Amino acid sequence: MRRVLDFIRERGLEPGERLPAERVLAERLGVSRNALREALASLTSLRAVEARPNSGIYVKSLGLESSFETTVLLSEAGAAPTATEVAESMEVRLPLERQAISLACARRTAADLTALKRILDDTDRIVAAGGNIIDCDQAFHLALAGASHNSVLVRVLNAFYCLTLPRRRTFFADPKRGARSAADHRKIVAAVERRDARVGVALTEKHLGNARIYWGEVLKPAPRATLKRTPGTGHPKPR
Amino acid sequence: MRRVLDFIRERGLEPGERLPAERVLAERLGVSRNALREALASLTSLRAVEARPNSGIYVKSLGLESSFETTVLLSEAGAAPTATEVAESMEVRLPLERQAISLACARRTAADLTALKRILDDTDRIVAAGGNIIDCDQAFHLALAGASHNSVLVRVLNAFYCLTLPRRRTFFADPKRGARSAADHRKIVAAVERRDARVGVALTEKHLGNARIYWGEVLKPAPRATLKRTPGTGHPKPR
DNA sequence: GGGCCAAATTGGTAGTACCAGATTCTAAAC
DNA sequence: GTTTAGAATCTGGTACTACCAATTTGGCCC
Repeated sequence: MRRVLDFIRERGLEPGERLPAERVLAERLGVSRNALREALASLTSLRAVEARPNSGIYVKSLGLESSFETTVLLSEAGAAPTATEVAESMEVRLPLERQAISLACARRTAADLTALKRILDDTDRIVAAGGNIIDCDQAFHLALAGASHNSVLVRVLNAFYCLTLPRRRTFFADPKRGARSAADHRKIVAAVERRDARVGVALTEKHLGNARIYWGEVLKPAPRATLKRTPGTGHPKPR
Repeated sequence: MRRVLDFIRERGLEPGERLPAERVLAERLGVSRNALREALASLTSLRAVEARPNSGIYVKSLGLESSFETTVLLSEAGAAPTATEVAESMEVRLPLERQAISLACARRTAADLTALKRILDDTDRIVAAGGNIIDCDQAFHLALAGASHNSVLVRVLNAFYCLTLPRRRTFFADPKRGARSAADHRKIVAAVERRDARVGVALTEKHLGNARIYWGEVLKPAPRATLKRTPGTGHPKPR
């Protein structure tokens, strides 16, 4: 899966171009055709490539058409997101998190609240024991988004969470960070309990600001990448 | 791919449950193990299932953990999105589109503008000829989002666009609708040219409002589905 | 009852064969 | 020489078999 994307990148294949026939590509990558087809099935479902029977497999614009999940998968495979990707993700997450916390304040049920509080308690227990709170952190974000009672929002936000999950794991290896995060979470839950969207949004923005600072330290700043405008994709293409 | 999801639904498999061994499931679905594994590869990349070697394949929470792209794929496979999914998508799209148009007004280059205008001209040509502007419509949305110069934003918004693509195609079968849409697009481009984010956001909101009305007519209203809270997913689970 | 080894089961991989549709090349017919 | 019919080839899509490595399961022996 990743090897195919690397192949596309190395070859500098542009959107619309055809990649070698399955049999050829499989041999070149040193894998069986089965394994290659599984990778291509994944890439197809992510709109990274498009298979046309009796013709070939064509790459799509990774920066425009492919799913954001492509980046998430690469991240899980160990490919650290670039500074550009992090900065861009922040710009997308911010309005989404604002929407999520607002809806959560408006729609949260008693059950949502007890679930969130139980996670907070579990977190405290782990913090006290000096453990890694990553699992609690994940559960918290899922439950908080879930309080918005919008499953689409939950799933989109979860994608962003998964993007940074590998980093979070090492981040929370330091119990001190876990304690600070747990404190933030408590404040947010309190705002949701009071249905105070104003404070909730403010806390969320501050939380994202911290993440931005962290990433700024981890990554060397890179110039904003201009979207490569590839002819043939930004335009109607009868085929 | 879809058949596997149907199997999960029919069997009422809950998150965390194991589904039959590949060899068994393949036979039960009447497909080869290869085809099944390709479907599972797609579902894995969408976080709908999780394969644990020497153990089995486990379903994840479709409503919480799985990627939004799962719904997009089902839509492309002919499964119309439910009224709930449409309503929820709107709540997510709204802040994203606002962000996109704002960024586009701030960052659009001369090249962005000429590309957008060229698409507008192509659209007019097709409208005059009484054709279906769907391809131009798609190109427009991609180019407009692209003017934000945030590829993550482009890709996330594109997912929402793909979700409704099958419906748009039939929607634009009526040239009159194409003409109205083209007029809206011209206004939006004008706002982007003037870098007028206020008007741009207002036009976008109105545009989304129209879409909401359309979907309201197409779909019978359904009660908001409460997120099914499945034990074991909203909580840390050591494994 | 405890410990140990063999058999069965699991997902992961490889290799082969065939199909159906499309293209391309060839050679025969005019 | 041009045209045309047909064969060879190439494409993705599907199926089937076989094997690997790790885990689980089962029963046997002590």
